[in-house]
Amino acid sequence: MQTEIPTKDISLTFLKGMTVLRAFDENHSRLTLAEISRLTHIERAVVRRLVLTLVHLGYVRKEENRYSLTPHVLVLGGGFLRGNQFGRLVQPLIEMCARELGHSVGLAMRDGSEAVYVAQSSQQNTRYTFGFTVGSRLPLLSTSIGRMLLAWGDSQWAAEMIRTAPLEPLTAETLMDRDRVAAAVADCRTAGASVVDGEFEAGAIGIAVPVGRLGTAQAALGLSEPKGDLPPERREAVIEVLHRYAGQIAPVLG
Amino acid sequence: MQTEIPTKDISLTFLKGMTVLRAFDENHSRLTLAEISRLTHIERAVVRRLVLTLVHLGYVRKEENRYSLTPHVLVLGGGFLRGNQFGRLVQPLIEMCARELGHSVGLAMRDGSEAVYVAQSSQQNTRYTFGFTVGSRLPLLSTSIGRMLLAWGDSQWAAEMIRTAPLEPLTAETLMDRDRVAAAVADCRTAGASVVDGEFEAGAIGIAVPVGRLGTAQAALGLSEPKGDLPPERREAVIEVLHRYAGQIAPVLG
DNA sequence: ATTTTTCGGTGCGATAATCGTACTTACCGT
DNA sequence: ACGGTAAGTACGATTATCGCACCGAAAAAT
Repeated sequence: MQTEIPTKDISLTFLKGMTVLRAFDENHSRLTLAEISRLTHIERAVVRRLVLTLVHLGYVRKEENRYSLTPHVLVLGGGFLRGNQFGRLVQPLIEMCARELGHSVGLAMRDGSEAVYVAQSSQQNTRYTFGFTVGSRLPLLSTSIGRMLLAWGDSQWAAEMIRTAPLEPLTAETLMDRDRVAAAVADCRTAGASVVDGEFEAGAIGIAVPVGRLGTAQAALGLSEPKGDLPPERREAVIEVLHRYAGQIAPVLG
Repeated sequence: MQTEIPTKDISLTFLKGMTVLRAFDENHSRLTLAEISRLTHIERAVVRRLVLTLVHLGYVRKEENRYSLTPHVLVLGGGFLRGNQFGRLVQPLIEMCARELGHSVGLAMRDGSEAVYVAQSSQQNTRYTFGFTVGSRLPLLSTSIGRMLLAWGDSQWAAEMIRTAPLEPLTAETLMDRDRVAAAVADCRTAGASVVDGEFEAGAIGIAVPVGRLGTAQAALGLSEPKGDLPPERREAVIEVLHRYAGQIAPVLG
């Protein structure tokens, strides 16, 4: 806690509380107080108070001596989703798009140095599922949606992200040279679409298009399927459909 | 703030911070500091610090002098969804169920004195959409899903909820007598399914079935459609399909 | 144009909430 | 029985937090 954050404008206790809440993720869904303390580097006695506060508010449940999130945490995201008319306006468009394509499609927005899924629609004939949900995070540099966000978003931010965003060798094919990533992003910008082959998940192809105007786009619409389901000759048609729906989604997001 | 909460086990600052975060909902998506202060009954100077903390963490964005949620809040719910294998196991089942029925279906769990949507799948031929999203909340007493949760959940909790949960005249047909609600819940228990006609949204019928074992169920699977799309003779078939999928979802939720 | 209201930001002293340490109890597996 | 780990408790020190009051700016009303 020796990082100098001005206590004037920031509430340290609240900061720690949110850190505790974030300690619960896919790999850590059932935690003891001591585990949370280790994960967050916050004093155990303090963690206890913060967790009990979360229990009091209904965000966390205690079972035995482990704690886990309750569905109540979804309410927090619900404020965002309904405030932006996702349920009423965006979701139906995504559904129609998925139906027309016969593939699962997802809508993601930039979130710091990553992208986050904000809406998603599955199709039953999807061969295998990646397990993405609303709230899933994607790397900006190694996914089609991420690169599209970079290509169509604020260019200064994009340059910054290409320089600093997390970059891990997720597969053997992941582009690990940031200059080459920059080139790929530039290609996306000229093409108006992004195709990424096996860099995020081996054997999977991602296709994404921008949602919004060049230079200010905050979202991207895309899909991800096993290579065999997206042969090269199909991709143009897929992109065309995605573009059409992206055009309808853009005005809703403002 | 004169409600006596033991400061021993509860962090008041964190409590207030979460209250501020919750101030953003569908009706209040863009708020000024003063508005938040009024909504939460928290000192404006304090609200400012808490909101700035949220901005610092990326959950809230400032534009002009209004604040609004960012997609980052979805990450909080993502921890719950992926921790419980929703993306991989539950969502596909819901999709298949929706596909088989030709109706939008949703899965909800109990959350205090309400129910909260945890998964949802639309179908394009849905006549009109209710605008529900993951994180949407439903009253326990006036919806089919809510009553099913009461009927199949812990009976002591159910009795308590029937006595105290919010009860508002959402439509002209909403049952406003808690005793009659109790009777309706009892009917749901004997029937193993819940059908609610126009009590939540005028002209809409809700059908729900339990997910889990009698007495301990935490979730319910259901759908809601305009009356014309669910004529009485169809309902038995719908319930049968819902039951079948509920049986598959139950073991996943543990 | 002038007044009134509303809002955001700042400073500071008082207070009470928060923190951290240490001790105790309990549980588990060896 | 014994180490290891975890939860709960107590309490004194400190410091983060609170609340108020003030200021300037902007907006709304007159």
